[in-house]
Amino acid sequence: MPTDTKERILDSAELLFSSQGIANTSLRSLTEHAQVNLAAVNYHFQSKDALVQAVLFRRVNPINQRRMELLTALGQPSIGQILDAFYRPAVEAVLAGPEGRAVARLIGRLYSEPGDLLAGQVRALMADTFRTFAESIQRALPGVPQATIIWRLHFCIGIMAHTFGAMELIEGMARGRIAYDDPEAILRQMITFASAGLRAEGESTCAAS
Amino acid sequence: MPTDTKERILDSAELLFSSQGIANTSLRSLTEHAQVNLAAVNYHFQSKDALVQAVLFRRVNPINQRRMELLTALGQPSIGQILDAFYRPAVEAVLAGPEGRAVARLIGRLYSEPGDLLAGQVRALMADTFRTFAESIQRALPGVPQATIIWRLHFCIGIMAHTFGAMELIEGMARGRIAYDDPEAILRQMITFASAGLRAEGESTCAAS
DNA sequence: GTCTATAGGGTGATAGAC
DNA sequence: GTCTATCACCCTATAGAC
Repeated sequence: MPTDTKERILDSAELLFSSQGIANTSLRSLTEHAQVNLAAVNYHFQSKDALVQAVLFRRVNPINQRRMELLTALGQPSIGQILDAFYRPAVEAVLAGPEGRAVARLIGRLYSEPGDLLAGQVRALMADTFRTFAESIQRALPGVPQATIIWRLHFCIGIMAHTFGAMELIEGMARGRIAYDDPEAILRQMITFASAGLRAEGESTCAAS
Repeated sequence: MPTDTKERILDSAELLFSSQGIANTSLRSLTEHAQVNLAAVNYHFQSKDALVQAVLFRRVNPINQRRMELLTALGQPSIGQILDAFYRPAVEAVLAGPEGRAVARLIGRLYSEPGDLLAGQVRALMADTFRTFAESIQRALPGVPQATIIWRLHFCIGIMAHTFGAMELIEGMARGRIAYDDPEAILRQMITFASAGLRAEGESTCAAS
């Protein structure tokens, strides 16, 4: 339960933006949901765009910081360890509390949200993390061309973004055969798949690791 | 250059929905772009929601039909062949003509667009294709549990959705080191990565295919 | 810091002439 | 089939009282 106005606005914005989309969420419905006055949004944040940015930063910055901590704590990491450092902070943020689903959708839609304004923000938000992890993977896989590393790291991000952004669709299509109730199991599925993908040989035959 | 009103509306809707988002695109800006009268949208389609559905179906149904054709043409397909049948029709739709980017973003955002209305449509649109490909992969990988197959097929979709939905972001972050100018090369990257991921062993060690 | 009130404009949908 | 005109409503942002 949030206490002050600013936090209540952020929490409601996160929930509504992620479930209905940003453009579909009016400041009126937002302030009604947060039980604050309409003008409070424009007082605490300057505009709706700035509010979007604040919602994003609050969740994604700590995740990226944790990713860096985990990665630098490893000396000469394996591919599996690098992926664990990348995925785990995000999966755990999704775990934490009942607002997890909203955070998941927020992260899941981060990369493909339309609009030039947001695209620039996301790029700035992710650039450092992306570069650091790309370099780490390159060191672990010295034989793989740089362009291939870049494509494959984007594929790893795509796996996560889709797992987080299409939860309802995935659950619905699975008809109970898979579920989101065990985050550690999902993490394991993601790492196993992405790990093999990153280490793939060009002609998709199997070689010694 | 489209000739009749209905097609002009669909083309403009595809372009604007995919570049600005659905909620952010007003029927007024749409009809202005299409050079048709505002009332024409409600005459040819009944509502904005129905227009969204029409835009989706026009592009995705032929792709899914082609996927089925390619898959059934293969007898006992390998994982690489199954993935080619799944990815190629979508990648080639992105290739065809200058509207390719709009189609790509449309497909890329399909799975994570907010709103219950759309989610149900997407599920209905993809259910048959998903089930058929899941069964085909299961036959090619008899030792892998069903739940794992389902997760991994979703990961394969995530790879494609992110590659199509985050083009600007990916190009921007790559700073020229990768590009979208060679669709066959992208297809190869996707298939190589996803193929290794699908065939991964639980403990991410390497086994004979 | 938080409120009310309102400015100024955009929205999807439709009725009815041609 | 295509137009104009319009309805009824929602939107963000801000000025100014408390």
